Amino acid sequence: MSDRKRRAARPRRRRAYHHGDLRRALLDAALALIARGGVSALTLRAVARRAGVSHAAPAHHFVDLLGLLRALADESFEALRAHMLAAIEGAPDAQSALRRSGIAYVEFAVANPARFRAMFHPAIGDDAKPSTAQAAAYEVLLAGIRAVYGGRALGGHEAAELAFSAWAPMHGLAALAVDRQLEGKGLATTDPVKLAERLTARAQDPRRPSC
Amino acid sequence: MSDRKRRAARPRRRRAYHHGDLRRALLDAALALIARGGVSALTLRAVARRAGVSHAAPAHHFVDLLGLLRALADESFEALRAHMLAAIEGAPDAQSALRRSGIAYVEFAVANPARFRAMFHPAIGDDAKPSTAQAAAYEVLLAGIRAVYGGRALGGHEAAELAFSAWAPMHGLAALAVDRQLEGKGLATTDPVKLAERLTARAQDPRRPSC
DNA sequence: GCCCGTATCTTGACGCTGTCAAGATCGAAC
DNA sequence: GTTCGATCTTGACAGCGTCAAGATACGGGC
Repeated sequence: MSDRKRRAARPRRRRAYHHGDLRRALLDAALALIARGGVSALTLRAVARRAGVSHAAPAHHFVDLLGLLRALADESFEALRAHMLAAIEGAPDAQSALRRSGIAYVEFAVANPARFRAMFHPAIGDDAKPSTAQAAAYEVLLAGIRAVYGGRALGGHEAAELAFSAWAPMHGLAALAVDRQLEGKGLATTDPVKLAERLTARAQDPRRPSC
Repeated sequence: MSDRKRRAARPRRRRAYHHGDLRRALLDAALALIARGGVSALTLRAVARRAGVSHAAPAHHFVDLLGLLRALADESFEALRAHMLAAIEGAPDAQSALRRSGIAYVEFAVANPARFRAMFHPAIGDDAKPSTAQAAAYEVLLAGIRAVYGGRALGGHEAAELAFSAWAPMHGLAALAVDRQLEGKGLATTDPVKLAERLTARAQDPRRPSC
């Protein structure tokens, strides 16, 4: 782990007893596995098979199946953060930047349903403290909120509550979409991104209906 | 299944080769198991042990582990529907009835996190069509929406979209709460029900801030 | 140049799981 | 009273996570 760079620099020799960057290879294998079969297809032994190593090798890098899941969630939170930041780029104002980040949130979930599920997997939530990657992603949202309300001074609690009032609808839409709850409900479109756009549009619209 | 009534009427004999109402006993065992250890603790063998039958007995009632999960989800959707209907009872008007049903939704999720997770488990969502219990619960929401907009004629698509714009925030809040995402985020209160009340209050309030 | 400690990976074993096939037992219908 | 279907048990199999022990490779110290 500390010597990853050293190892990676060395030319890849196949059939090596020492892999070179097995941790990375295992993570890639895990991503491929959950993309194909969902989180329930994530198996230490399957990951090992796919990476071409013995069944106990992954334990040396992730300790546990939970450890692997954690690493996967971490990486996904970083990817989500990057996707949201990219979406914000070039927004005309703070309000639409916040809106774009919300839509990007749903986009990410729909494009990577298994990763999204891994990120909010019960076993992950049971961890004592959220990972730094997770906190960093939340910070993007908080910054967006503060930018919108830039004029007024926001108490910390107030900012957090506003953040959740923006997060909850997008997370709900993403979760419902990922769990296939949009289908067969009489919607004109079941495209979650379109729905996210309309949901956030209504929030921006000064003459919104009511709910 | 078709003869449950007949069986249940017969006095409970212990030590019977035929259990009497094993399906019910297995469901209760399953509920106890997920309440204690989450959905991941749900095991056909553990359920059988808890009900005092052989390890293969559950398969005769639920076919699969997935079948057991489906039955659990179904029962939970019915329980959710009942809880929402009870919350609506005696509401002064349609708008506050809708609001109460949303708060009840979050209440149910927080009170029964494992059941909530079972209801939206990936394997359940992959089913071709939603169960009737699930559809019935959704119908409560739809009826609430139609009552609020009772004056205007609502297109089917329109009603569904309004339903989702009410469902998404509540589902998001419930999911975030159940997955322990409210903690450590700087909120004044991490009580999901209180947050639901404030979120829905803002929606009702004519002079809402913005987002 | 060699050796040794440590990180890395393999092998083998254990108990747990879901699932299947085959057999035993019960209830009821005939 | 017999037979038949529903219900439950027993036994087996492969796959799983995890642990302990051993094999291998790499780099630093000499």
